[in-house]
Amino acid sequence: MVRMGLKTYLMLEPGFDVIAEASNGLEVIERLREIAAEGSEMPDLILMDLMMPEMNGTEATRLVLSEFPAVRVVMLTSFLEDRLVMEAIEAGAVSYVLKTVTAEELIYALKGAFRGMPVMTGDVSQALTRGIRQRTVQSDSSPLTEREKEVLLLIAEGMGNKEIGEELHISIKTVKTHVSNLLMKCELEDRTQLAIFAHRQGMVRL
Amino acid sequence: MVRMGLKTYLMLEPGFDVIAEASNGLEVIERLREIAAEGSEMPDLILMDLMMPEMNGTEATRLVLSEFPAVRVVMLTSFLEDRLVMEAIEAGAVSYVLKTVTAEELIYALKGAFRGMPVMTGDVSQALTRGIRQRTVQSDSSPLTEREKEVLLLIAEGMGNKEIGEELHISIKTVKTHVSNLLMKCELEDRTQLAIFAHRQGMVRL
DNA sequence: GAACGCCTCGGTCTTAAGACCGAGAGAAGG
DNA sequence: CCTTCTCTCGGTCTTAAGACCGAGGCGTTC
Repeated sequence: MVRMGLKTYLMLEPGFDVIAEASNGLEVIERLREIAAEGSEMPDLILMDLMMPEMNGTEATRLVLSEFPAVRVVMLTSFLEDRLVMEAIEAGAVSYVLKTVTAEELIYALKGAFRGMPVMTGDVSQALTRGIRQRTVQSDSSPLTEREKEVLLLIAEGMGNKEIGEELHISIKTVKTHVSNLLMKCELEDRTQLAIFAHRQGMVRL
Repeated sequence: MVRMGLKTYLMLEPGFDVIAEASNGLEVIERLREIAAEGSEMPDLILMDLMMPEMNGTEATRLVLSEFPAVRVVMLTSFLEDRLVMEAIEAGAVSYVLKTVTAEELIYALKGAFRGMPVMTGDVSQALTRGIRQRTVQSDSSPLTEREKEVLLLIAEGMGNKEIGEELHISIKTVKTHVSNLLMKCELEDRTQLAIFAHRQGMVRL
């Protein structure tokens, strides 16, 4: 729905032309290869939605840029999660734009992206700086291991140490060790803050 | 941006006509009064965004329906929070549609809404049933008091009982009492689950 | 005045949480 | 072979959390 509306709107905007569209990340790659194969003009910009079936926008961006480094990818999405913003930029997106922007702001951001200039609203830049800050504190004390992520997820579900131990088939002592390591690595004080942390990061969905 | 695109798209759809638009809840009321004053034909449907400056979609819906009961309001938004869905339906919205729907699904939902038939995708109906379930368990044990909501918010920020007591200028004992009451009313087991609960409900933003 | 709900606070008690200590097994890499 | 990392587990200890008991002040309502 958003894509259809966006397309019809952009077509009316002078200087813009919509030459292709896709409903998920895999289709994006396919379209680009088709266009490249038939020798047509490649798109200057790709407006990428973050949440897509099959392949999400971040993975798609990474793939697209590895194969077609010349295109500019603008991430367009509804969600403002620190981790998501981080990953999108890391994957190579020029800008990260929320769907709540006005038409004028979008046009401005697209024109900026065409020149390779990131244009970010205040919300996004805040999320980005928060993400970077958390990233650096994480890299200070090494990233989380797989097991620790599992434990963190279960904490974020509201489970106690005993339940987590039963769920993962390990003793309570081991769970406590993981929790202590998580608290140290994330620089937090208790499991409640860990649960909040996980939710803010967008690690938990429903 | 979304509104512009949506407008241009719906104008092209046979059977649909966009007769007005507004950028926030207050403007919606103004437009409707203008239309009513000049004796023009009233809109059949209102596509309402949930997150708007000045006045949000839920309040606007309540106001619109109290003044113009004949119109059908369709809530169109990016956020899927149990509480938000609940409140929107409670305010009188016929349908609650996510912006991730396809153009076809939107048209289908709008045609349904025109006849007063709610059309909901699986995600939304799940959120709604969860919201209703939580609402009923809350009404069983009375709703939360203002003070309890304050404490819950601080718990959801990751604070300990001692910090909360200092923040609210009350003793730790009192905080514990509130926490115990919160756990009983929400039917949860510890403060971590309370924090998760608050976040899922959409009580905490950033 | 009596009843009720809300906020406040106290004591006691049990238990989960977390810190700090050490340590063995196994896999990966120099 | 040795080191390093990860996962595992044990003991001890301190403290925060939460349950359960009671209770006084305060405002509203009947």
